[in-house]
Amino acid sequence: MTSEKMRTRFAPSPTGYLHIGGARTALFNWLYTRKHEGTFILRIEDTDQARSTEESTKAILDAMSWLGLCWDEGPYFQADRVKIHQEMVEKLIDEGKAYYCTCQPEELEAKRKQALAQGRKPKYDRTCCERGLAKSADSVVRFRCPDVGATVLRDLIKGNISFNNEELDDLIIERADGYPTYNFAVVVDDALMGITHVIRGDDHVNNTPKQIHLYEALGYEVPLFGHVPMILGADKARLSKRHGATSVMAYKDMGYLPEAIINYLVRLGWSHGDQEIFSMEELIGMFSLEAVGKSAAVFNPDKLLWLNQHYIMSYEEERLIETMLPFWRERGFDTSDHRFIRKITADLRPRAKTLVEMADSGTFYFREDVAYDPAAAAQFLTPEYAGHLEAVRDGLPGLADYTKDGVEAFLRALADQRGTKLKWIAQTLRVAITGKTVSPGIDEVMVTIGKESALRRIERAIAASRQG
RNA sequence: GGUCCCAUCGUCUAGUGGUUAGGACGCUGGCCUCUCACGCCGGAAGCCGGGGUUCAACUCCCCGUGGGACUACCA
Repeated sequence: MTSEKMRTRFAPSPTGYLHIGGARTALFNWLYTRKHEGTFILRIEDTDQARSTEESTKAILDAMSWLGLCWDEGPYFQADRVKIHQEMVEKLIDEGKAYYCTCQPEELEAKRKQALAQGRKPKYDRTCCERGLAKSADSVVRFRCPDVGATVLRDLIKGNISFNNEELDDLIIERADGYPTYNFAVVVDDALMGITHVIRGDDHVNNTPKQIHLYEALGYEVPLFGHVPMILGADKARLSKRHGATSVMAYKDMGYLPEAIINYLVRLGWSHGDQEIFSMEELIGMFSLEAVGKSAAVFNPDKLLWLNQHYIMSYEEERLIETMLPFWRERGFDTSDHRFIRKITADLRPRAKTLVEMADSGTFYFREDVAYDPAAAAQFLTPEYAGHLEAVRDGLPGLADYTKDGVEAFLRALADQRGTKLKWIAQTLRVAITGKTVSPGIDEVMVTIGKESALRRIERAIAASRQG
């Protein structure tokens, strides 16, 4: 087992977008496989014909790609493999390891309720087990699951887990419509695709003993399992829509960087001493299932935000500019002047937690007729401060060194000259130029927009100030 | 109900019998400062409870309690 090449898989069902929890499972699979130079397979589990959609498949693929979780094989579609599944079902029937069952869902449900009410186990009573039924229109196939002894799952993350086989059920492996059920299809496909390590959410732990029996009944080698803990919402309930965005692509739209998502997700359940920031390369080198914790983790949006801010600040410049373009464009701004965009990005990036925040806070760069924030205007665009603006207007044209340092020196000198502090002139200018009391350093802003634009904005603000 | 899993600051976690229980997010006091953010310095905040085992338990065992998962012709 150790000498042969590792093969892993991520097997989402296309019944919705790729959510945070699935993304982490995929990430752990991916990292583990990269680290051990194995093969990572993507398989779409679409045997539920009623709920699976092509849009979902596409959405999942897009999200995987955006996160950089490339797959080496696939995507395979489980629904394309039903013939194989059916052959395997027949094989089990021929060998007496499975049987046809004609119990109707309604009666099964009634028995289940009754058993529960009487405090008994709601497991199938094997009504059809020895009847030797043949295939019929509404028959399903059940696996004759061992009901004595115990099954031990040697989990790579959780350790050894033992199950009494009497707890197990004669599960349905083929539905009336001829499609295999999850527990059967997953075993057949994992076995036939040569999966050596099954890394998945721990909501599958209780399915695993049944699957182990299926592997054995089919004559397959049982793979290694690693069950990763769930991700919970703030109320400790399984993460869902009501906890906010759970779709990976929703985070893209909200201005998050894939590196931040990856970094956040990997630290949810996995750790490497005190280290918080990891590059993909580091992760591939350091990742191990042994270091994955056993307990569920609560999703913390604030920490994700912090990481996003970190990656915005440390991103390679051109890459950040490129990533920002859609956000500017969707706001209708002209991004053709690359030098201008680059300066704006440099001004804004140290103070944005998301790309959306960056775009929203930088609208003033693109329009000179900024809307004045009422409170800001009330305080600074007044006759009292208009003198500062007029002094800047009068002095600025003669300023030869129109750079950040040059402008700052100019403003400081002006403050001295006028017997005031720089902060009063700077804040007045900030409101005049950006319309707000919060912005990047006013010297940086003035350099970025250029002297002419700055003068026009100041002139406009003076007019507003003199009006009262 | 049954089965299985889990349990260190609010949250993510380090810790593997002897530590002043460490880090991070968030919160918070201060510094820096043209605003904001960054950065720097400091603070509050934790071993679920009870029994054992041991010279010594956050750490090992048992029992509670709490949380989660599964118990489908979903995956």
